[in-house]
Amino acid sequence: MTSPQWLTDDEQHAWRSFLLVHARLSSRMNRDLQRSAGLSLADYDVMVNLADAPEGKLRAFELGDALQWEQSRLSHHLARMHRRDLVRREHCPDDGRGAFVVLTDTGRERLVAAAPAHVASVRQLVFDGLDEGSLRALTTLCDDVLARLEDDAAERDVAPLATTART
Amino acid sequence: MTSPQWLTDDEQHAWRSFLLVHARLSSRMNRDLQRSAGLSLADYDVMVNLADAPEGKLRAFELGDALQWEQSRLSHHLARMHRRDLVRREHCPDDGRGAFVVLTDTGRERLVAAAPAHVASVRQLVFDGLDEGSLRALTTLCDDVLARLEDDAAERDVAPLATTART
DNA sequence: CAAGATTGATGGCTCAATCTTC
DNA sequence: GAAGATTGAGCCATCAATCTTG
Repeated sequence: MTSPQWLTDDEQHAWRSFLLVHARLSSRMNRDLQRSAGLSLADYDVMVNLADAPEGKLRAFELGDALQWEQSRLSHHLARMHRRDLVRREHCPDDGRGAFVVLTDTGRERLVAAAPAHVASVRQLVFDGLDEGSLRALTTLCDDVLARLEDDAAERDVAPLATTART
Repeated sequence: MTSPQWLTDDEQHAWRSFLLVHARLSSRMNRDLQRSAGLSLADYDVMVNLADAPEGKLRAFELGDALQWEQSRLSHHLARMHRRDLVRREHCPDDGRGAFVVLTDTGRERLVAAAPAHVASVRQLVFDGLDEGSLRALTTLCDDVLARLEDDAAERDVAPLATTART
């Protein structure tokens, strides 16, 4: 190995499997969705969030929060989806800065057509082979790592200030 | 919900957490590596594989197999890394079609400089908070899904032939 | 023809800069 | 000045087409 204190063999195996399973799953689902419905996974996620919204529309920043996307990424993506007539922008009367994002009729049709096969595929590849315990283990594990990421990010933001405060 | 037979709440939670933890981890590590060493995760993986190879060089297709990358992706990426003087292409005497990929001295230095912080970060964020059982559970789970992906892909390749053979 | 590899086009992501409205 | 959002540049991934050698 190249690095000083690398991972144990078991840890390395786990890490590689984790990265590989994500790469494989997302590339497989992207390809399937693309072929069957002409949508990317990202398109699909945007549309599901809009379809689930009360009026079928959301403020851009709400959509961004739900997807956990940066503003810029969302804006670029919506521009591309707009060109394909999947979503529409609507003026927001309450806030001159803001904009609503709305699913077009075409968009809704495409989503409805795409959903069953996609859900079936997630079911079959991931969850059908998972017992109750594994499901809980996976959730706990992911949420723990997410919590550690949050803590770490928070620490970075506060540390410089705290240091100056202490000196 | 939009779709006919969606996932249970627990499954949905697990699925979202899984996707989110990957997105967060890889974006975090990409940013850290980029800032501290001017490397992407992809660069890093390429270089680790080369550094671990017997002579510090690999045939392009061997590298592609190790990384599980498409030919085209690898070729584009190596072209970009070549421009930054991280890798070099070497003629292969045995096979006129083929090419060796070699880590440059610069490349090796950059890798050695980047590795400790990166490994520490994976350790701290992922594995330090993981007990033996969770580690095994994660590995098993990922490998199971990977096996299902393989089976499914194999089935698709064979099915059309089998169908024609049966008719 | 198959295997190894490259190329060009297109869509997608990130970063920094910008614009408008609060 | 901060929040909501957009833009342009540059890097990355995928697909289809291509080229060369076995």
